[in-house]
Amino acid sequence: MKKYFNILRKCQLFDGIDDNDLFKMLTCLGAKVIEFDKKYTIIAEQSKATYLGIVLSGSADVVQIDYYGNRSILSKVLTSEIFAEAFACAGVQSIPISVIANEPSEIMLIDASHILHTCSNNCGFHQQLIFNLMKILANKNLEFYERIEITSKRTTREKLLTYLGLQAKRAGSNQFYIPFNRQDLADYLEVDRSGLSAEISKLRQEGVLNSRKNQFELL
Amino acid sequence: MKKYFNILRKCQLFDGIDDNDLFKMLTCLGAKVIEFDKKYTIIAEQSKATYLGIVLSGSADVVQIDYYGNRSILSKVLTSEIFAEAFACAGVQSIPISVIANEPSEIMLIDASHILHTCSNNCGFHQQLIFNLMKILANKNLEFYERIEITSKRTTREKLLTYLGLQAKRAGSNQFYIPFNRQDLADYLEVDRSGLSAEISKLRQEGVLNSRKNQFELL
DNA sequence: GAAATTCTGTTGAATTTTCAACAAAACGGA
DNA sequence: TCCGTTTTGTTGAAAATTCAACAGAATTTC
Repeated sequence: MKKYFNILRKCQLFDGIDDNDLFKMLTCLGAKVIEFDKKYTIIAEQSKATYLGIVLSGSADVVQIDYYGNRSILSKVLTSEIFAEAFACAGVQSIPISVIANEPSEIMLIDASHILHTCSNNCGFHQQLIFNLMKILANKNLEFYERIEITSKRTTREKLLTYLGLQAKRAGSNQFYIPFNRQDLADYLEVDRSGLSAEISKLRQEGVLNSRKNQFELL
Repeated sequence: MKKYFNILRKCQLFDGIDDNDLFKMLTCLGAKVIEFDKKYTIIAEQSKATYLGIVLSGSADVVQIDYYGNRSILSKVLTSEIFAEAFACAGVQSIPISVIANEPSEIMLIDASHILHTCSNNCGFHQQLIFNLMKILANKNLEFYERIEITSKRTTREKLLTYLGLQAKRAGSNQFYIPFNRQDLADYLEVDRSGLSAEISKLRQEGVLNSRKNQFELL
């Protein structure tokens, strides 16, 4: 477990918890680590909302697939980030999304009820974890507002430019990398992949941007 | 303040707080009540994220308007529900949405920092409020997942049917009222109003649904 | 109760997206 | 390095959306 401490220290869930307590806490929480290969399902749609997950290495996608087979990427989860906490905290019966490993990944799973309910050992860290969860959930909410700002645009061009604008702002530079390939970006923006490729080409011709693979530059 | 107690008891933020403590608590939190007429701005975009709000009477819309003037309705806030808590809890500099009164409404505003930080009076209720906020934020996250499930559909018809299906499920009946007029529904589904009207007419002709104003029946 | 305002449904044209199919490029494994 | 697989870009046709304009219905205001 100790080999993950450098990652866990960066995880917002453990803000304000000092290293000495972390190991004890993980034991008390019954945290377990599982490895997933690329494309493997970490959390399956319609399963029970028991666990929240932390990405120790690799990355994962939170996706939704409707009955026509159309895929939406709801969010990307990178190393040291947490996922599925909303379902576990809200105590839903059936999870409406899937979480899929994006590459070979090590995932820590924690039974959320162990965090939310005081344990018999009377550990003192529950309050801190609940406060951290509250912060994390508030920030996830903000991510959704951002995503809606993007996907509420009516054209592929507008969605793309809104997305790229936000990424540039985040990177603090007109040159930046995005964490998506074309199909994934299309599934995030809720548009057709081929139309997206065409739009990127057009914007390049118009001199609005440069791009090479997943590197973009706004001009 | 006491006249609002029946509403406040229904507000999730005060779950587990007993009536005797509620009044004291509201004073300690510096809660204030303000009335807003229809269409008045309760929280303005780009303002500082200081307050969270509770609807004591009436209702409000959380909206986003882009530089083309296109309006999105992100969510509807009904009596006894809470809004803007994510921005206050996450401590953002500038709020990316506006909250607009949908009818004459009484709104309670609470400075979120008074909830998140223990006060000098050393009140014992902060932990409970933070736990409640965590629950509320988790549930708001679920609402977003639902909204994305709806708006990720590519056609007006699919968006509408997905939305109506969820409403029917929620109502536990094929007959139900929706809280939107046509324009508002279009702004929630992210589609064109006239196209939405046309689609509803077509579905009625096809025998898929009945509707009269904001009452719908799925057949 | 009349007038003014708001809301809803309809229509056709212009724009845009989706879909399917294919070829070129990039990537990964043996 | 070669081969098979995956990813990306292109294209044209079909389908759907948006936009603008208008008329009738419903609602509000005075």
